[in-house]
This record gives sequence, C-alpha cells and structure tokens, in this order.
Amino acid sequence: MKGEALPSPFAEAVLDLVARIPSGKVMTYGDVAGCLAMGGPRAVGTVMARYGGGVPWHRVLRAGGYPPDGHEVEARKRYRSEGTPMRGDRVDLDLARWTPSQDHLGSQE
DNA sequence: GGAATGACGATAA
DNA sequence: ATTATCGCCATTC
Repeated sequence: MKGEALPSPFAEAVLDLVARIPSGKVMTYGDVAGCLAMGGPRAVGTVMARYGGGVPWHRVLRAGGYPPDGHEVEARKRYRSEGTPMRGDRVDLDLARWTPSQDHLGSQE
C-alpha cells in the first residue's frame, strides 16, 4: 500500500509536472503554476523546496532563466550535462522553455 | 482562524 | 547592473 508521505494535491501536481520535463528543457516557476492553472510561482517554489528532492529540480528556474538561489553551481553542471541551451550564465528560455502540450508536436507550427 | 514563511515575479530607484 | 518593495499563493506554525 502506499505508506508514502502524502503531500498536498498541489504539491503532487507540481512534482508530477516537473518530473516529466524532458532533459535539456526547462520551465519557470510561473510556467509550472500556469500550466497547472493553479497556485502561483511562489507556491510552486515552496513545494519544490520541500519535496523537490525527488524530481529534476534543476529543470525549474526563475523567470529570468536563473537557477534557484543557492543551487546555481549544482544546476549549471547539469545544464552542461544535458545540453541545455544557455546564454552566458543563464538558460536560454527561448530555446529551452518547455510545455507538456508541445511534447508530441514537431518543431514546426 | 490568523500570522508568518518561502528554490517567485515584476517594478521602482 | 544591483538592491529594495509590493503583490501573489499554498503550506506551516
């Protein structure tokens, strides 16, 4: 049975979404909240800080393309490893931003 | 039930 | 560019 700690529904939704972000792609806190159509960037960050340890947290960054505070060094190594499109010290959101809907789409539109 | 918190976002100076 | 302030929202005390 499930004896796991059961986080709030909102936390589950956030973790579930972040867990399926493909390698080399990223989402901002605001995008996650918008995609879930609930909460806000602040609430998403709160969840990530509490339960983000089980998901690719480095694929969630701030609006400007900067990784979460205090984890910049750790995240940067992963971006380089996953080939995340970067623009200097920050991730290029124009190329790396991802949304679940485009997952099955081609690169055309 | 209410106040405080936090891996945010945008704007002002 | 950097620092400060306000608004937003779910979780926690």
